[in-house]
Amino acid sequence: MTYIQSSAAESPRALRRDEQRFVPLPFLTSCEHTQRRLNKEMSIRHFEAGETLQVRGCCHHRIHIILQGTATLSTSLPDGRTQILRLLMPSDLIGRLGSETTRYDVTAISDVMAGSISRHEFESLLRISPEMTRRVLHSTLRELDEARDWLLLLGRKTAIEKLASFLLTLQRRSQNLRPNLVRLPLCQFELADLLGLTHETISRQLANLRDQGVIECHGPRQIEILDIDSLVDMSGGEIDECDISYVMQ
Amino acid sequence: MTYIQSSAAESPRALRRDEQRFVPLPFLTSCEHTQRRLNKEMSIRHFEAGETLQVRGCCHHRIHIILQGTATLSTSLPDGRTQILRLLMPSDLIGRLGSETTRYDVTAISDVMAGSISRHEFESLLRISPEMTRRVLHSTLRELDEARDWLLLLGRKTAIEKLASFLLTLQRRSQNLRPNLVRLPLCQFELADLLGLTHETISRQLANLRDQGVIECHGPRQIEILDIDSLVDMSGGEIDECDISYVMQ
DNA sequence: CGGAATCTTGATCAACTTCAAGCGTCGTGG
DNA sequence: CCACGACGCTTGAAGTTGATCAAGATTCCG
Repeated sequence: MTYIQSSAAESPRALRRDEQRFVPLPFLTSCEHTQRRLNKEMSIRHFEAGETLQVRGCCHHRIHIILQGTATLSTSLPDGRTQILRLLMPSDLIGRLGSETTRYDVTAISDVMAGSISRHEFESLLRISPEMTRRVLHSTLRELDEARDWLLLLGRKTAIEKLASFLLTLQRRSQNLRPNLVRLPLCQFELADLLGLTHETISRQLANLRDQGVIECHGPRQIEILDIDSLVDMSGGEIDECDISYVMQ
Repeated sequence: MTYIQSSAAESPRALRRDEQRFVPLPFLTSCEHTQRRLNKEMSIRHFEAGETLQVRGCCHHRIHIILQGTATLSTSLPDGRTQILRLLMPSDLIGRLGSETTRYDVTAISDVMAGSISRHEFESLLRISPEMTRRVLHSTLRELDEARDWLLLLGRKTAIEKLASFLLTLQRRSQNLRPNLVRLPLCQFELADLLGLTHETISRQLANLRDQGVIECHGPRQIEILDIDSLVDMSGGEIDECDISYVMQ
């Protein structure tokens, strides 16, 4: 992983002092030339929580790479029902390679720092660097797997199974000191839009888990998993994180 | 598009005589060398309707490219609930690039003819040919868009909206002489697994559409769309086929 | 013709939504 | 510093959708 220096002039908001200086920059290749060009062309942008990074159906000219913070990728029906398609985390790409127009909405749900680069620039880098193309292909394939796992969750799981599955995903993903202490990156409204439920159902099922002693809530967003085995049972069968060996490098 | 000749010795089953001779072979590049090697390494295989092409969680060594026929990509929970993730049609890849193990099941729902090539061979072709890699990336991005559109359908649409949306997708995709005559590639059980419903609900909602005069059924699998505007209204807002301009060639 | 698979229809039921009201917390402005 | 409103969360009651269970009808094929 290579790093880019974030200049002090760009005044990151709500980012801790010691996090400001160096930012991991993904998709960099071993090729010096490509790397220099990516460094040169990419600028750092900051977005506040709640800010819109992308609106679907719009012409877009810049690709963003999340460096810090979380955003949602979402879409909705004309009557307002919305579905969150994915949480975007550091190293995720925002924008649609190969298309003039975006297809989904992107909204920051925490303060977000992102690398910004012109889409044409990024695409011409891909044309130059087969290695970078392979890396992007690779991460796209992983996103596709994730989306497909989510299809099973949305199409076939019950409310409690959806919630249990999601908590387990969070737990797996978090590299906390206390691995069973999970911080919800979303409020219950957003959680509902992610799991295809209503916020009332989310609240009730969380209470349900709490009453059964499976979780304990420390504040509205801090959840401690007390009984992970029960949670696994209630998730209706987890799709194991497949150990994808990275043959494609 | 380049073509490969299907040798008579391989005796395709249930494929019409005039379809047997030449098969479109996708992902071919303008590079002569790559093309020759792909031609050389790929063999033709036939699968009968109902046959399993891939089981999830298994080690896999061969990539298949569907040349004719339809298969389903699916996954299921331990208790048997299953979700069909996508219909696989000609030019779709079967297998997971970059991973030793498969993640989903693939089942033929009609007789299928597929090109078969060793995964390592295919991956080393990708390493050689940046153009081919870009094409695969491109089609993966499109699959990702499709999967995400399906997330909205499964998470937020009602039964009738799901069915209407699917019929419209079929209609859009079919290049029939009579564009409003749609052939269902699936039985109602499979349709249920695709739309996240039960087969009884499918049957009832089809009857519903029939009673309202929106569709007319000619046999169990032939559906004529009588009132496409109503169908669009009932679909709860279609995601427009975005006109992705192929900037990435 | 017989049997399996598929489709249809009805009755009942459960899960989840909808609607409604109330509570706690936080931030802002008087 | 307190009051107020916005927002997020909780809980209850009622309503709907779609699932489940069950029984037939139809089609398909050997």
